[in-house]
Amino acid sequence: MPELPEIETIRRALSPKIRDRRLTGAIVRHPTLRWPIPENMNDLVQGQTIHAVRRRSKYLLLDLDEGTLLVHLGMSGQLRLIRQDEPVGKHDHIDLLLDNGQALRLNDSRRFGAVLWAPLGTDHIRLQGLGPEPLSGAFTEAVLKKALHSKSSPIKTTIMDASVVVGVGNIYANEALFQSRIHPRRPANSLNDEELMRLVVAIREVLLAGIRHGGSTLKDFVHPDGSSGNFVSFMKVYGRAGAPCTVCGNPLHQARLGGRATVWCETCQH
DNA sequence: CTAAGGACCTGTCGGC
DNA sequence: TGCCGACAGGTCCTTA
Repeated sequence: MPELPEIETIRRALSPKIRDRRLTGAIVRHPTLRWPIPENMNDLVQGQTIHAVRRRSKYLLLDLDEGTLLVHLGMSGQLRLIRQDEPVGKHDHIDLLLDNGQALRLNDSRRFGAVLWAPLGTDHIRLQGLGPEPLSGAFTEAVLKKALHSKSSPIKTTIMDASVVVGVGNIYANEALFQSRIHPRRPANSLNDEELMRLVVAIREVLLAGIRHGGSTLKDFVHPDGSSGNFVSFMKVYGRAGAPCTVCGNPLHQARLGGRATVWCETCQH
């Protein structure tokens, strides 16, 4: 489900509501997510204050007194801020209990998500080796050029590689390539400087548009308060195979690239 | 080393 | 209505 804009949307909604709150414990109902939730999660978080809610790549990071809690939503994860006495539903795997009677509840049907712990002063292994944040000054055409120069795989699979740039999932990869008029099958190291520049700008713009519209609600993305985003109505190619290109009117093509649905305009993208 | 493919897991949808 | 395969927004790991 969630790509960078969805996680960022959740972070912004959650931060003012849980920052400076104290955690009173955790209820783990189903510890076997992508990686096991640490068994002592309740003891681990008990009594610690949430000092900041950050994001790195698609991880939501809760900075506590003694370390950082990492939350990843995988494909189908939902994080809801609810009352602790709210009835427990199917796939409600963990509650982080707050000192005001609320809980941060993770629901994840496919269990590709994760809840991990990094003690203060350590960098969790899952956060090591990540590429630049696309919305930061660290993501430039020079940096991208360097990352791509030895890669002959298709540009689409390459920009979805978190060691090149983080946060670009399947929807936004399709949209960014359409906006920059670059064909998804182009070998990554065949892009010239002007195309690299267009791609950097396009990645930034589609992600910012996603954030501006509250993320994309395709199936199961919901905000922590249960409301949904509406970026989906702004998508130009994803989910529109066979429909007319918004620029030239020719039908959009679809194929699988690296196992993922890829949609593009054969006329506009080269 | 790179690139491609399978694996993880559940839910939903379309076809028969 | 039921069954079956394909597919779903993410990553990691193995294989070639």
